[in-house]
Amino acid sequence: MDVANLSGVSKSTVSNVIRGAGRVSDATRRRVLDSIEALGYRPNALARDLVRRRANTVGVMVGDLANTFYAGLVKLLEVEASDAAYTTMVCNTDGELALERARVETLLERAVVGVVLLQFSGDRMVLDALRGAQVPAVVVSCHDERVDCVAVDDRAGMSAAVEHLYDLGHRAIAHVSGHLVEDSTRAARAAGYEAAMRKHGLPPRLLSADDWENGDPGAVRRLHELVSGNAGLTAFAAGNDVMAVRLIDQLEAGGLRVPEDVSVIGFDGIELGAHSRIGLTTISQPREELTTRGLELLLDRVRGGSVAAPPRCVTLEPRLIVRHSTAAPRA
Amino acid sequence: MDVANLSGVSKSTVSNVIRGAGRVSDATRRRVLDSIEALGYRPNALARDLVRRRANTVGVMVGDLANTFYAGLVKLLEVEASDAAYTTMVCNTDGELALERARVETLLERAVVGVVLLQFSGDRMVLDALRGAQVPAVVVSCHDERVDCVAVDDRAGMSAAVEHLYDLGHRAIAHVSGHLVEDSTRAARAAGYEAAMRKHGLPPRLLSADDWENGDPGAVRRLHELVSGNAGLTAFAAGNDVMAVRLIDQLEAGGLRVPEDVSVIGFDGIELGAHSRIGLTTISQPREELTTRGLELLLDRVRGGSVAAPPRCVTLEPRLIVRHSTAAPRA
DNA sequence: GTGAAAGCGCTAACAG
DNA sequence: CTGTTAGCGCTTTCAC
Repeated sequence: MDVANLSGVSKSTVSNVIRGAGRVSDATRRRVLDSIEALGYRPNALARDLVRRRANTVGVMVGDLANTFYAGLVKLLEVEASDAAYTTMVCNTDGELALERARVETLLERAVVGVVLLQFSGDRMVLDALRGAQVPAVVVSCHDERVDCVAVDDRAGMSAAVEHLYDLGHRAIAHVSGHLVEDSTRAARAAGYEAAMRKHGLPPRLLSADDWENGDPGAVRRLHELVSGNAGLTAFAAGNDVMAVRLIDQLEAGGLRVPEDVSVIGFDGIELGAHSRIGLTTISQPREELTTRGLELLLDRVRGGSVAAPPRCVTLEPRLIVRHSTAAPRA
Repeated sequence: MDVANLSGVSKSTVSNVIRGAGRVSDATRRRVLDSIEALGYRPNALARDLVRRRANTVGVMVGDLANTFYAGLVKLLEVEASDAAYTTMVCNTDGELALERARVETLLERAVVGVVLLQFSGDRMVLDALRGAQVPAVVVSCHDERVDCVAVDDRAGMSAAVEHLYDLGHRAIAHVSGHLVEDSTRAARAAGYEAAMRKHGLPPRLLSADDWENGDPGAVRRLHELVSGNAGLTAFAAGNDVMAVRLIDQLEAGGLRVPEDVSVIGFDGIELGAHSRIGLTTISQPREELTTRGLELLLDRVRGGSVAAPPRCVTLEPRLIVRHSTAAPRA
């Protein structure tokens, strides 16, 4: 350590002033600080982390960073983690299990202190790997009883969406979901939809968006058929905002107008939904609260070393935002 | 190393099989691999990186991860870097110089092999720090002669935007920019706008979007005034798509219709622009080519160790995508 | 208040 | 083909 020589002290003293640990006389500290400045010395985080046996980095696993809802969460996480003196390592899984496993492995090799799972597949091996390495994890924005998690009450949220539609006078309401929504979340939202439909004695109709997401040319026609044909659908409760927005696209491509001919409601509350041209009615999630509480749970375990304590679960309430993609059905 | 004991070989042999280096007999390799499997051994990347004196991680600096254009770039970078066996460390700078400097410092302490700068401020200190640490950098999506960079020809792109408007019959065309566009890019696009206007002998009009971005209640009125008042603007060439989309919002909030009353063209080619409700005419950037070429330049230096070689610059051509936010001005 | 010594878990020559 | 030997740059007791 060159700084040590220049300031005429030992490595340990330099280390002490850098870490603000131990007692160092003001005079010595000054000298060391000056040497650091003069030499443009930059501590080596790799060496520090090796001896500490952990990098102060938190891993963030996200299914699709291109989904603006998740990009927003990642950004918040990066900022908040950084405020807590942690760096962030973002991994995109593209919703593929193999990638998810590989990325977790990478994070573990790098000795992250903890990992935040956005859009977690629920895979057991991933959880076991984490637990085996004593690395705490928190699932944010979807539920999992095996780990700490903070999420919105998806079930209640989707029920509220249906109630909103019902109150408007809709009876033939379909639920649209697909691979864009992570499994457990999809199930919870579907359950919320079905419960609300059942409550009103209405038959549930579940649709998958995957065909038109893939650009299937017949999709537009089939969608139109669903509305104008025997099914006579008058409203769609989509699994998330991205799907809702694309659904509107497809519907209008088929000559249907939203909300005049058919209503659409989303879930998440992405910014774009607020655009006047879109005006998406939606069930909004409190993003900042999700990330703040999530990081809180994680860092709590990191600092407390209580990796083994039973999982805690924070459930937040989503909020209905009425805009102009929903209206009373035509007479 | 426990794996060494179990398989009855030395640490180095284990290291050799893991790295696939040196010659190891098949029998030995088998045994080692089995032990690794049995013990659930996971190599410690921190230790490896320490002795190699570099983490095989590339740093990515981004101004605003919530901007879908950049989120898309980051995702592509993460995937491509990962394919090349590098992990990614994403840093959000919020466009603040102090944060940018601090984040680069962090990346340097972690001994990243290189850094990709999206939305680079152009700050000299940042560049010096990088150069001083012998860490190569590449600027992606904006220009900087001091570093490797790959970007679209912003000047030509914006000129093309103006030409498109001109061909449609517009003469009173304003350029709208603001803090959402990073400095050097903003300058290049503004220059392209001015050049095209001058070419046709038209007076340039530069507007800042910052007032209505901040939710200034008077902005809508002022905007309306610009169109219906003496200025008589009939078209806006926005600095990027996000601004264009918000501009449409503001315009319509003031009772103006796009494109009937006024035309708007964007820049970037974000996905949302393709939505039928938005239909934004824009100058599109080839995202995948930006990231692929950018990473190529970076890894080239990383592998070649040619940190000092003169900067290379790749300029890509943007492409006009005509949708329905532009039309001929009213008679 | 400060220093000496012993590693963290791995790689990279260099011997054998 | 495999083992031995030095560290990488830092933290952390434990003496002084």
